Amino acid sequence: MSIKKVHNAHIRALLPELHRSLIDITVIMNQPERDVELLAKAGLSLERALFPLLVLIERFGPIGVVDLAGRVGRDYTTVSRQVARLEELGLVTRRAGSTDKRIREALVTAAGKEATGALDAAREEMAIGMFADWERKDFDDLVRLMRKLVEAMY
Amino acid sequence: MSIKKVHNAHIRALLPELHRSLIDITVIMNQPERDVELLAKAGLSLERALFPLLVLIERFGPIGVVDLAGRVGRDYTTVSRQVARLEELGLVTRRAGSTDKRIREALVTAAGKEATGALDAAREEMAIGMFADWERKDFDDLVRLMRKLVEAMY
DNA sequence: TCCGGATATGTGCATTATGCACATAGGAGT
DNA sequence: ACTCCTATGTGCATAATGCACATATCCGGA
Repeated sequence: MSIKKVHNAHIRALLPELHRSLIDITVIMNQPERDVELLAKAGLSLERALFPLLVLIERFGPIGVVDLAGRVGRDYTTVSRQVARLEELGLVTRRAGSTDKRIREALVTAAGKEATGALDAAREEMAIGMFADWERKDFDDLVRLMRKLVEAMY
Repeated sequence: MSIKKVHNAHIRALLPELHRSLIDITVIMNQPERDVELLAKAGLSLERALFPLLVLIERFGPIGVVDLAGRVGRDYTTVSRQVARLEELGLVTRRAGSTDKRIREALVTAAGKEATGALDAAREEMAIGMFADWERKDFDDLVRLMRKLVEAMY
């Protein structure tokens, strides 16, 4: 079985479709309604702007302000204020960076973890339904190729 | 070759990784720096909030305000204002809906298409480099499975 | 056919979010 | 030690936002 590399023309031909899928995923991931609802059920009402930040801190934390700002596409001063707000709410805590004293790394507290945990549980339930009739190979390939794509994009 | 469906336990096991990839992609797609730079090169400076909207209108247009608002996770009144701004700038135009006179569908103008076209060209160049050493099968599977994923999520 | 409720859009207004200018403190290289 | 770069925070003015309200259209049931 020979290994065939993908040609430029082929990439060009399929890129619009791939890009559309990326946009679609961004749209879905940027929609807060369901997640806000789940948080409300847990007695948590989070300001619109703070929500994505909590998710990112849980995912990428411990993380400094400038790094985090780069990931949400906001000025770092805005993000600094937002993290401070999350800290007030007890959802994240901050500590000095391990190698650089200027850095104030944010990481989720137990309360923050609980909030994102509720979202995780809901996502899991949804995923079970969603992938129920997928072939195992397709699912595994999706996971593998998505990771490969992300690594190629960074 | 028997067709094996994916089991719940397997979905649960791989879901965190898949979710991480989804977050990573959202982060990358939400980063405006490179795109803003490209637009600037084309003599276009677009307000921060308007940019994602232009991309979505190009992708999903013709599209009404409420539908569009749902896709960006904003109040429809905000989006109505933003679309009005894009119209002032000549990047989109609006027309009455074909079946519903209440609807004001937005679609990109030639100027708007030109702007997004510059982004498309840059993306293409980047994609060629990115996928250069991918196997053709992997690339094709990625495109197919991403589309399949999006359809499952909607 | 008519009416009431639902839905699409737009405007005013107060609040929230944001980025820029500036400041302080720490890091790294010469 | 000095200089330049980088991380974070604060003040302030501006931009973006959502809610309350209004008008117009659509649709289903009586």
